Amino acid sequence: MNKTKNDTTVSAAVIKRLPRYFRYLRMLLNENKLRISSNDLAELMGVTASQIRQDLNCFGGFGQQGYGYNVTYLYGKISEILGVHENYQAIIIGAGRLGQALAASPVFTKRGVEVCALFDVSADVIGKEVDGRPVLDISQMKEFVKNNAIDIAVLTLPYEYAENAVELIKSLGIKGIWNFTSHDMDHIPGVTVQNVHMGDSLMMLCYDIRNLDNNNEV
Amino acid sequence: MNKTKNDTTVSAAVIKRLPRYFRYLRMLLNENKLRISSNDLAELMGVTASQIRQDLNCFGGFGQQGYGYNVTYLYGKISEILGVHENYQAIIIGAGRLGQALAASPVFTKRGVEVCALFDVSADVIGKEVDGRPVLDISQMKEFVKNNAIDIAVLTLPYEYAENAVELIKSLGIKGIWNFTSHDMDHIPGVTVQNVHMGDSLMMLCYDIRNLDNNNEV
DNA sequence: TAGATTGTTAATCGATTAACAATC
DNA sequence: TAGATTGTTAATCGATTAACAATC
Repeated sequence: MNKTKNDTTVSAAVIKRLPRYFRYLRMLLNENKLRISSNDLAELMGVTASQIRQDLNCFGGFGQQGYGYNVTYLYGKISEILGVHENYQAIIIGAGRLGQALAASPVFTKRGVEVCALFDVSADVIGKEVDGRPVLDISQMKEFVKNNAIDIAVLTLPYEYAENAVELIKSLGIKGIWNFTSHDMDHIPGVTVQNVHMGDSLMMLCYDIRNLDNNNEV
Repeated sequence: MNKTKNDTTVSAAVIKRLPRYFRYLRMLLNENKLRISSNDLAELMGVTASQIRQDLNCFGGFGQQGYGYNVTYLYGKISEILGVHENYQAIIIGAGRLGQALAASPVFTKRGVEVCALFDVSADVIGKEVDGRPVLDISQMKEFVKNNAIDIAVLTLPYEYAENAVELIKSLGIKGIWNFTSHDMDHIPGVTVQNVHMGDSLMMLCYDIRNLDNNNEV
């Protein structure tokens, strides 16, 4: 997996940095900056130019000696690597506040992912629309997924109910799970998972604040 | 910063893993498992026992030779390191869908952080309550923060409006920003920031799905 | 051409893992 | 005591940085 131009594996450390490059390149495009050197990009992002050149070279020679990088081209390449143009289709399982917030947020469209529908068990939300997407009964999910070639399931339901959802997801051939439940989901055969633990980020913030305090006290 | 028992710095790599230990230890407590060896915990978490022992030893000898780790004790220690018992007070700036979703989620209470209020500019939400917390007019923020010793500001507003909020935050002595806007906020003097980029996680999911595809095709 | 900046190799640094003595 | 398992040192591995030749 993760082949480069030379058919060697790209490390997870590099992959993890790609979305950040994607964001900064998009920003540059918005500012009509069409050319950038690894040095300038490094300063902008707070990393070393060496790292940027190394990272990009895992996938190919995207720059040009003496010139730097063409932002449009580079943005396109990184988008491609990250699958932005693959037009993945997603459903959201759990139409509570978080599920609805995600459905209405630009997080999907910005990355070329389309949210087709939300699913829930509660009569309170079934039949509603969220930002133009229908909220359907979970019992309709099987047929919906078959008819709509769904690639991604977003789990925004309490983790107690997630197990059933995962079984369904596996059986329907959905390829990726974006997991917002509070429990890690790893090693599901045939399905790739990204666990989002917002709480972890909050705890690191608390750690930093506490550390700030300690330093000030000393 | 980040001192150990020996007054040496703890690496960011270790700190980043602490919240995950916290989660797994809480899980063990819920299952009434009161004792665990580094080996068993390693298997549970999918890491090496060596790493666990090294990580924990950055902060002190939390285990006992021949016995392992007392889960209650270890959970308490890690909670302490992460500032769970510091009773930090938070406000949420931006009472849209995401702000409301966070206010109503257990992500704060599980980590001992209290959400005091939400702030917004829209008359549609000002005056409402979300899970018992008032939604106030942003113009009231200054006084509210002074009266309530707020430690953390959660930014769930469009990033175009975030700059003003950050100025206010700095001037009011708030120590930490939990940033959900789509732009990194770094190097704010006197304030520590955690940037949450959910989109980055979605992109890595897309990358993995695409890679899964490629492998299957070969 | 001369200047700039990449692509890439080599050197350094840090993080992870293995091993084992200490000790409960 | 014997067995188990930590705390900790030493060895390995990988990631980052520095340097520079290639080249636009």
